[in-house]
Amino acid sequence: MLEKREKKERREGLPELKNATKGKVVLRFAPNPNGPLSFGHARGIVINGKYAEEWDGELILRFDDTDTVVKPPLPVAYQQIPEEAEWLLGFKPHRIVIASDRIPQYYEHAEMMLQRDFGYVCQCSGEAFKEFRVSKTECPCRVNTVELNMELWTKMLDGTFVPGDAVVRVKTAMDLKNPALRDWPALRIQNTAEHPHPRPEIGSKYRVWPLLDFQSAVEDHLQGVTHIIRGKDLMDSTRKQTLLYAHFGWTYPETMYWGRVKVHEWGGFSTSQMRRDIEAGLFSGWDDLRLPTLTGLRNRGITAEALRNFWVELGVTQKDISVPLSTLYSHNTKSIDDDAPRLAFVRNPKKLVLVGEHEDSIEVDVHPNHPKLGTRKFDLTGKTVWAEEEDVEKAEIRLKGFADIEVSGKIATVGSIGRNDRRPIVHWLSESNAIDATLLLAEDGDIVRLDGKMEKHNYPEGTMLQIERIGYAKVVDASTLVFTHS
RNA sequence: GCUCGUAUAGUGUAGUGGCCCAUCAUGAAGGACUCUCAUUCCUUCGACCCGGGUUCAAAUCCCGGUACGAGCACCA
Repeated sequence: MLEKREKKERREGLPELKNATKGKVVLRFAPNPNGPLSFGHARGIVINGKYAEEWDGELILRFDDTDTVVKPPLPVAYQQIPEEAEWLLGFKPHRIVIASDRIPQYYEHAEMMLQRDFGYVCQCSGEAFKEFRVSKTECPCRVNTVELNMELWTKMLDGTFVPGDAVVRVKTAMDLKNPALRDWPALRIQNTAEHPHPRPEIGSKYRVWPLLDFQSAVEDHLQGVTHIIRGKDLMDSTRKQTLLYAHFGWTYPETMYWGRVKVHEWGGFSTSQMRRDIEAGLFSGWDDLRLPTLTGLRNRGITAEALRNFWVELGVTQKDISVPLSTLYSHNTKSIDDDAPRLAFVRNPKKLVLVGEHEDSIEVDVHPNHPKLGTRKFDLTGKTVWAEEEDVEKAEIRLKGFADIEVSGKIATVGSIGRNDRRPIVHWLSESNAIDATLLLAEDGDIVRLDGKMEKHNYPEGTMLQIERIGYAKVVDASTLVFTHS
């Protein structure tokens, strides 16, 4: 019986997963560990992870590290990626699979493919094959007997062939509409003597390596993956893999795609490029405040929760989008404000000497919305305070939580303790509560050090603060803050 | 060039033939609260790419156009 929806309601969260059964959903996130995770990777983790949670299923973290030449893996990434994924998800991925550990399984399937004659060893050059592909003509190697293919396969494995000599292809119809799919390559030879795999246990152990389309297809089947959600740049990959699945008699998982995301303020950052720049000394490391890596963002004080909400809100549409950073910041503000103690940080501090009657100390709330968090005490017996140069120039100002003053040179004459006009309210510090401090800002590709006076505090490293009238910041140490955003 | 895909307010997003003179968020502007240019709350602004067609009825289906993107690597 068809049930008519009662009322159109705005859908919350992610779109429904097709053909999903509670408890039986298996998803995966499969990065190349050629560097730590970046902002873009977060989408893959968050979306797949959310679905896994929602359907009581599993999330596999898979290292697709089958290339040792073009985008070779980075050893530290094997440690760092699982940690970053856990930070972002709030749970550990249920399974971790490393493709380079699974080469024997891929060989086994390659041999099945050759034995069952839906694959062949092709000895044509890349150029030559391109001709065949565009002209829809069959490559001469395509008619190899199984015996010959097995013999050639052995030569690939034992080193008789060198890179470029031979590749294993999957047989498809050569008149497929989409040229990209015609007899696509599944495994190739890499010079692992010159370019060993960075994992010592793998090193130069294998010469023949699967390409992504083959490795990923076989592994998804072996792991029982039910749903694949990935970028739409991999759409043709799905089509290639579906052809392979048909040969094997397997059923391809449900797939969903997302489009490209650009962050307006960041240009194009690629992992490979960042790696080069870091190695060239342009950045201090993967956690550099200027970098759109997960560690970089985390360092700046962007929370996992903000990142999750951000990606869920963007959803799984195939549109190519450009998002301003302010969207992420808005999520971050929601994530941290309620727990962020208020603190004063005075930029370009000017010393003022108080003249006139006033209390010896005053107290202000740690958080205006949460009086229970207590107060901050400003000692005024020293009669000296710090305020920002820009504010002091206005002459008639109000020191927040204290009193109106009138500034003349270094003298601040204390006026009304109560508020009785609309003069600007500024943040300030009493000299005895202030320490020399530095605020680090990532700005236009530079890291700017802003020296000033900061309110003394005992907050541990990593605490998110709100520096009054400036924005949010993260505690690095007793005298250093990193500016997060305003 | 061939193939595939996408097109809803400034930016994202909901919407799968009638509930849509279109949702929510963000943004901008204004206001309330507040001894922060914060938080919270309120108000306002603002969109269905274009042209045909199908239908009693189209943002939703079909065709064409346009724009943008992706794949066509012995990268992932």
